[in-house]
Amino acid sequence: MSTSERLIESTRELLWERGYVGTSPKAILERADAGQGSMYHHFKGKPDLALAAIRRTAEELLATAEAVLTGPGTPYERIEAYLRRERDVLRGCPVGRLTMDPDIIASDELRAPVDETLDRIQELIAGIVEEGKEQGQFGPRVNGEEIAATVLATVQGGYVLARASGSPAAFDAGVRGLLSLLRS
Amino acid sequence: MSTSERLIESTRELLWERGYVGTSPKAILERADAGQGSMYHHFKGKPDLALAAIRRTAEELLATAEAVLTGPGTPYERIEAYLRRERDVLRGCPVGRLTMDPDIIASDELRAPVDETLDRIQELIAGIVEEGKEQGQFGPRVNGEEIAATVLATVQGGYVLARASGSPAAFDAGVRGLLSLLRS
DNA sequence: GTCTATACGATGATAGAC
DNA sequence: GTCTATCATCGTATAGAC
Repeated sequence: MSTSERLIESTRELLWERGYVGTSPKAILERADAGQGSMYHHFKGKPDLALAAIRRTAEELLATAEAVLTGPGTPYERIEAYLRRERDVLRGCPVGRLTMDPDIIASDELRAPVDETLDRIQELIAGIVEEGKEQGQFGPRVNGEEIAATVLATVQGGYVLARASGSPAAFDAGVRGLLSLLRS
Repeated sequence: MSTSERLIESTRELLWERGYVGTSPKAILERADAGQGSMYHHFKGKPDLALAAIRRTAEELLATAEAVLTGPGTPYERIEAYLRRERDVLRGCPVGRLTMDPDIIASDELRAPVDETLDRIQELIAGIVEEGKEQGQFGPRVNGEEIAATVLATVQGGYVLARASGSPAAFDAGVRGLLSLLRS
């Protein structure tokens, strides 16, 4: 792997583990086994490197979500597959966690990939819910966009509950609760 | 207000705005208009002061939630009141946001108030759901603890979606979606 | 492309005067 | 109780040699 690649990958890991504010160039360089000069040769600085890392993480997350949501099965089954897909729950969402970072929120450029990714997933889910409505699988009075927001929020909030308690149980409980409501 | 009080209040504000990692003693002292000596006289250091601040914020949040959840109305209405209660959505949850802070999660002492608060609110909601089941307001097949986790997760995740998009709209959409499911 | 040297403010804390 | 040194280390970046 090239030095530039190692820098991006190390940054992705650290952003996931410690967030933007908690990630220093020094820590990135150590993990990537690179020197100061390399980083400032390939990137303009910490924000520039972080942007590259965030973009890649966002793309990867969207691809994973798309794969599950556009897979086989009824609308309910596809949403269930999304909710139950394998996750490293205690690590949290590598994209969603960035929204708690003040420096990310303060920068439109750094926030953009986060916003776009979550928005795109929400649209996908909304479409699936509308599909399910037409098929009579969901009640006619539910709103696709709203349910999509609920589904996404349950996942993002599930990470919060799990990390608070130090156990994935709360995440799973939230998902089961939502699925029980979607079924009834 | 005493110096010690000002230190705690300033820390609470900064923890909410910037998290634990993003909050420096210097920033606290400036906001509290206090000197270095004062802080280290009243508290053992940054973690000790943060613990005092987090405990107070956690207590306050629990009191607010309890007030709404034990208020008047049917079970559904009380959960609706909790979900729709006035919030400064874009600021996020002062307690939940701490779960994204690596140093909070790494310390059982700092994490404890966060865990206990969310857990207590979840128990309250779970009891209300069970009450609603007995009254036939909710289907007999829903589980109180699971629905409580879903409610809490929708709120916590709603903050994430709102901050990602820079608008409270997604939070409100998630809440409306959940309420529509609870009604049907 | 990568390395070392250098810079300067911030971080988190201690010591001792008042 | 509060203030002002003082400290070692970290954070972020630039300059210039190789």
